[in-house]
Amino acid sequence: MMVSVRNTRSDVVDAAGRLFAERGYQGTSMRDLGKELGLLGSSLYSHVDSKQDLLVEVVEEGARLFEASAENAKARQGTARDRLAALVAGHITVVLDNVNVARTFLNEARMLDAEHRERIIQARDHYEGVFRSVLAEGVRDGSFRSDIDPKTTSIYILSVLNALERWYDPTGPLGRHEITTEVESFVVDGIG
Amino acid sequence: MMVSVRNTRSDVVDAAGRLFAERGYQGTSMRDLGKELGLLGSSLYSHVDSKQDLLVEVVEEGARLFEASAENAKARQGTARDRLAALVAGHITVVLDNVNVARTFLNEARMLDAEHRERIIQARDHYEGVFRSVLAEGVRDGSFRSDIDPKTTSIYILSVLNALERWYDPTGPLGRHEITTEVESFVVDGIG
DNA sequence: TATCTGCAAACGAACGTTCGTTTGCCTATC
DNA sequence: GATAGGCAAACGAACGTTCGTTTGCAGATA
Repeated sequence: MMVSVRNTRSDVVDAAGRLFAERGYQGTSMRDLGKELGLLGSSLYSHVDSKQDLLVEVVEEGARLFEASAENAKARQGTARDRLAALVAGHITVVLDNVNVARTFLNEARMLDAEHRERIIQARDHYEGVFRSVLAEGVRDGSFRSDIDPKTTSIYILSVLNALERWYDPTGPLGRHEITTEVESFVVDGIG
Repeated sequence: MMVSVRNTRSDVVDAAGRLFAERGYQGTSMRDLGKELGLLGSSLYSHVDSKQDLLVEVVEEGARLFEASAENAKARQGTARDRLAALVAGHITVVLDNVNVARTFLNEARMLDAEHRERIIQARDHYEGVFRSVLAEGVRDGSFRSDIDPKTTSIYILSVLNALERWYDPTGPLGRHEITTEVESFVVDGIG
């Protein structure tokens, strides 16, 4: 039988995330987005006030997901090294379970108007701050080498994690668990 | 005295790289680009056949720069470790000396039409292949740990290098030499 | 049960604006 | 006097958005 021909606001936001991730915010027209849902572009305004609103909604969902993952990792018992492992695993889970939202969060946030963009930058800084403080803690408790700089190192780690979205193929031979432990090993042990 | 009020084709390509890097290809209009040079948008067509042409030119220059750097590193004497260091240093030099071209190459290449995009993807694959073979060589000669996977490891290293453009501040306290050795140390020695 | 009311979803046409691009002309420079 | 660079005006298409209207279902009323 036929189910739910009508679209809900959340359907629109989902489709927006998908198209923003694939073609970029500026590369997606309201008519494109309508077509994706079997609608006219104008019909979207029954669900949403503006195109910008859709971007805000998708990007802020991304921010919430990463933030939740960081809070979860912070609460983890054990050494700093365990908490770093939780941060890495959590980040990978967020990206792989929400590719479109994560992609849009990472690549399209700069298209936000100044006000919302500022908020997202703060959220990102806070998220990075969690990595930094776990690294600093690890230097103190001997989990990590004492000559690393938590500030730049957190950027390096996030660089590897954020790039996942650009190359990782979920249908490929590399499973979630493998990639997670491999990234952890690269970060912690290096290659030499 | 007044020098060269007239604009050359290369001026147009340079300005295009600047704006494509700042606002993205789709976020840059021919009128924007004209204004950047003190021209009308339509006047650009005295120098160029289409907007797409400008993107092709900028992106392909980026490809050439990275390719040249890789060739240079490959010819380097010494161990695989030395060649990896040369790859890293070369990449950083290319990015910092040609921020706009590198940014456009990294972020806007997907806006190319299918044909040109294919060529760029091949160039990227070839460039990554150089990293991969140096890593494989280093595994054989004992420069690097024997349990690393050259394929994914080359991606991790390039992830860190390509992200530089997003956060590195050339006016900040971190100089070229410092950042280069720091990245090498992160990659080779890890943090733990 | 049959009818009425209200509302959210979608339509289709049009708005004003911006887009990439074309055209024809003017004016320096060689 | 040829040529190249630039201007001014215009092109058709696409953009985000608004508008008045239609549709189909849900719940209340009779």
